[in-house]
Amino acid sequence: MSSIQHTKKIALIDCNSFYVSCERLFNPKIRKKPVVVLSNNDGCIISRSNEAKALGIKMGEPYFKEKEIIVKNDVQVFSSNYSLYGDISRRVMRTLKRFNSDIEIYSIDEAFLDLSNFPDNEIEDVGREIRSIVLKWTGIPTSIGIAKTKTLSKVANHIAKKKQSGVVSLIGIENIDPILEKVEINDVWGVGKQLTKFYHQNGIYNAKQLKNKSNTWIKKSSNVLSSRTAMELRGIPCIDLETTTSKRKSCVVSRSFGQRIEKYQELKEAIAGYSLNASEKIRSESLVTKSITVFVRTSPFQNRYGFYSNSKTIDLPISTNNSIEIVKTALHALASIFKNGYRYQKAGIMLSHLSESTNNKNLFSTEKDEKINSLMKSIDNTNYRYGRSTLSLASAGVHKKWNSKKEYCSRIDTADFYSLPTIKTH
DNA sequence: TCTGGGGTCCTAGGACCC
DNA sequence: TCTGGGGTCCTAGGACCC
Repeated sequence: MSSIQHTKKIALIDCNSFYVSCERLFNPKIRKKPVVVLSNNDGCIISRSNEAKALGIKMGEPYFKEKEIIVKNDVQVFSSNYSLYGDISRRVMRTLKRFNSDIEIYSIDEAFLDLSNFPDNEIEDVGREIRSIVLKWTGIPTSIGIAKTKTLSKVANHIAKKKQSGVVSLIGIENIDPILEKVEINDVWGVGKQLTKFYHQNGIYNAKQLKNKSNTWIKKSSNVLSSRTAMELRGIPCIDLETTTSKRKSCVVSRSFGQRIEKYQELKEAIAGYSLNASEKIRSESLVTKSITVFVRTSPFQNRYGFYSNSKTIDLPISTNNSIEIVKTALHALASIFKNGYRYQKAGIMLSHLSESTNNKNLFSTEKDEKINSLMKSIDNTNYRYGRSTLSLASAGVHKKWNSKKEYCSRIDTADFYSLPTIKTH
């Protein structure tokens, strides 16, 4: 038997307080201060620095509910700046790829990395190396968990978040039960609110208890996903690393309005605008849609004006990514669900049954279609070069007083990205 | 009076994730 | 006054077929 072990090893790299960390890159003055980043429309708190967490500010909480603590403690507040976070994210992911191209980018601030090629007894050092390189090259602090399965690497990551070193490996530990016993069931990846409730009713409060439940019981009383989670806790990989970027299956564009909308005309403008964005998105990925859903709703939190929520799906005879056709269909759908007398809070469009565009030609293509396609292409090119929505359609409106609120935007242009400072830690 | 059984496909809604 | 946005997958149940 060789002394060098090469068991399956999956790392989960997770950026610490990612959006806050991005804002801090450009603003050294807020490095040690409590900071929060707000969701679209300045609605909820979606990223908190450790200092903000220590003040008791909760994740996902509406901003206005925490305002008192925020003002009292001089917490720095930022509206979200997604183009900035996207750019930093790509930088982090590019850095991670140097360690192994077998990477699954799981979200804007998280990635699974296959580290099976490194020897078992060196794996924690490898983790520390990754952490320090990412910090040095991008300025973003991370936490890293390493284990035999994705679910266990999530567990390890959960523990790493509380450690100074930021790296935790479960590789080579004979019995991880004492560790799993300290992990609450609701902190296990794949266990949400409903499953937590169900497990509690059945006397399961921590990861060890779930691990030791029989698979047949879990499958019978829950579903296959839950039994997969349990298997993974036992160290048996059931959830593969998805290293190839598969084409998406749907595309949603939706927003809450800066102020409530009552007029049909304004709702039409909003939907037309979202339709244009969604069309452009799927065109950029060479996809076409077969099905268009429009939804509108009033606020679910204020019932004194009456609650209304509805959606309408229209299937297209032939898949398309043509803005004009998509806008037209979406407005048609909107007409069938719009009701007078409500204060609308949110609306959106979903394109589903996406498939790869076959150069947009089909049996029924006409010369006119060809012309429209080249028109779409030139719209996309212009918008790409001169900024989003330079060229638009008249129906998308020009005033947009319903646009999202964004009071605290750091206004860092993505062009600044290229002047990003290099952070030296040594 | 008594009204089968088994299969497939599709969809809406729910649960989960970040 | 003020409560985000964008995804995936699974399942139950209905429609339909023979």
